[in-house]
Amino acid sequence: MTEPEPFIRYIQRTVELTEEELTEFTAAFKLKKLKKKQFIIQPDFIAQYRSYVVEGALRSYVIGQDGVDHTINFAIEDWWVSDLNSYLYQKPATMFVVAIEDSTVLQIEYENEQRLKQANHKFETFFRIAAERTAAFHQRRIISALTRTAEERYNDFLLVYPSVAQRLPQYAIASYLGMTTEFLSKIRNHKVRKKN
Amino acid sequence: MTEPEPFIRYIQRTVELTEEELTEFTAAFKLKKLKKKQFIIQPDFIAQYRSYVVEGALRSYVIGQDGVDHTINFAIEDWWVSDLNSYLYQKPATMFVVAIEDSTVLQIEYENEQRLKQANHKFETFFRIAAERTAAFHQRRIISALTRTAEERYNDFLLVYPSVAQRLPQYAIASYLGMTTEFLSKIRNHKVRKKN
DNA sequence: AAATTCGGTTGAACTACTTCAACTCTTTTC
DNA sequence: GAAAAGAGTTGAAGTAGTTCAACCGAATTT
Repeated sequence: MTEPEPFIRYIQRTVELTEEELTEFTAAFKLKKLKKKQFIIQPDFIAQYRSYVVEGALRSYVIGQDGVDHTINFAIEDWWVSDLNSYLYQKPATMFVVAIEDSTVLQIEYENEQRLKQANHKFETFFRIAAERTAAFHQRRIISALTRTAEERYNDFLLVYPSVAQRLPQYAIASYLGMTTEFLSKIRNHKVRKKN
Repeated sequence: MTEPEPFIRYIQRTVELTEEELTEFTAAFKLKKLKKKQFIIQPDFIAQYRSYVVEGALRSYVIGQDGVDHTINFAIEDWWVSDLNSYLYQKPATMFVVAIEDSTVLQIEYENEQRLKQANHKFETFFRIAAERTAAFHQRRIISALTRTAEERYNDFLLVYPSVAQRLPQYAIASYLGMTTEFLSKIRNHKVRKKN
C-alpha cells in the first residue's frame, strides 16, 4: 500500500496501534484504481475483498425477480463496501458492486483479513468495531424503513448524509430509500398531492 | 451463572475455549427470569445489557410518530436481543424490549463485556463474530424489505423461521415484516384480491 | 362467572406509491 | 458532431397495502 493519509486516520480513530503494527496492518491492503462503471463484485462470484474507499463513490445493488434494481448501499470516501454475506461467509454473492465515479479503493483479501485477526488482538478489535458499526447502521436503516414515509425517509437522508445526497444520481438514492425515481422526483419538486 | 447447556454449546460453536476460559466467560453472565410482559429495555434509558435467550421469547419494537408499534426484532431460544445502538454506544434507547412469554435470559453488562474483550483475544473474537452475524442478518432483511412484496416477505419468513412463526403473535410478525395485522390476516386467509 | 381486554378476521373505502408513456436535457459513443 | 443512451420530470391511471369499523372467540381480570 502507498498509505493514504485518510485510511491511517480511520484506523487510528478505531484502535491504537504502534508504528510497527500500523505498517503490518496497512501492508495487507492493496490500492486499486477503478474506472466509472467498473464492477468489483458480481452475483454468483465469491466476494474476495472488503474495500475501503479512498476516493470516489461506489454502489451496491441487487436485481429483484421483477428485474428492478435496488440499491443496498453506497460508499464514498472513508466508507467500506462489500457484499457482506458473500465476503464473511465466502459464498456466492447476490449483489453487484460498481464504481459510479472513477474511484480508488484499498482492498483486503479474505484470507489476509483472517490472518490479521489471528495475529494480533488489536486487529481483531478493529474488525469487531467495524462489524458493530455496520450492524448498528443497518439497525437504524431498518427502523427508518419500517416507521417513516417515503418523504420522511428522503428528508432524514438529506439531514444525515448531505454530502452523499449531492453526489449520487437520484435513481440510486430513490432505490436506496425504497421508492421509484419518479416518486422521488415528485417529492423533490413538491409535486406530491396529499389528502390532508 | 448456573451454566445452561445450550449457552455453552452456543459459545463452543463460535470460538474454541479451554475449560478455564469457558468458566471465566460464562461467569460474566447473570441468569434472569422474566415474566410475560416484563420489559428489559425502555426508551430514554441506556441499555445496560445484552441478553442471550435461554428460554422463552422476546420482542423489540419502536413506536413511530403516529403512535404505531413496529417490531424491530424478536428473539427465541439461542438468540440475542438488545437495543444495539443504545447498548454499543451507551446512549439512550429508542426501543422497547419485552418478554412475550415467561422467559429466562443470560445477561452481560456493558462494562463486563468490555473487560472480557480486553482480557482475552478469543473473547474479542466471540463478539466480533456475533457482530458480523448481526450485520449479515440485517443485510438480508434490508434486501428482503426492498425487493419483495408483503406476501413474498411472509412466505420467506415462514420458510426461514418456521418455529418462530408458530410461536409469535401475528401482530408481531406483521409489524416485523412491515405490514398491518389486517393485511397479514388477509394474506394468510388468501383474501388478497390481485389484479392479475 | 361476568366483564373486559386482547388477538385476529372481514369488507368497504381510501391513499401512498407505482406504472406507463411521453418529453427534455445532458452525457457518452462512434 | 450527429446519434444514441442515460438521467430526470410530469401527468394520468392503476394497485398494493392501509384505515376504519364492526364483529368473534379466547384469555385475563375482577
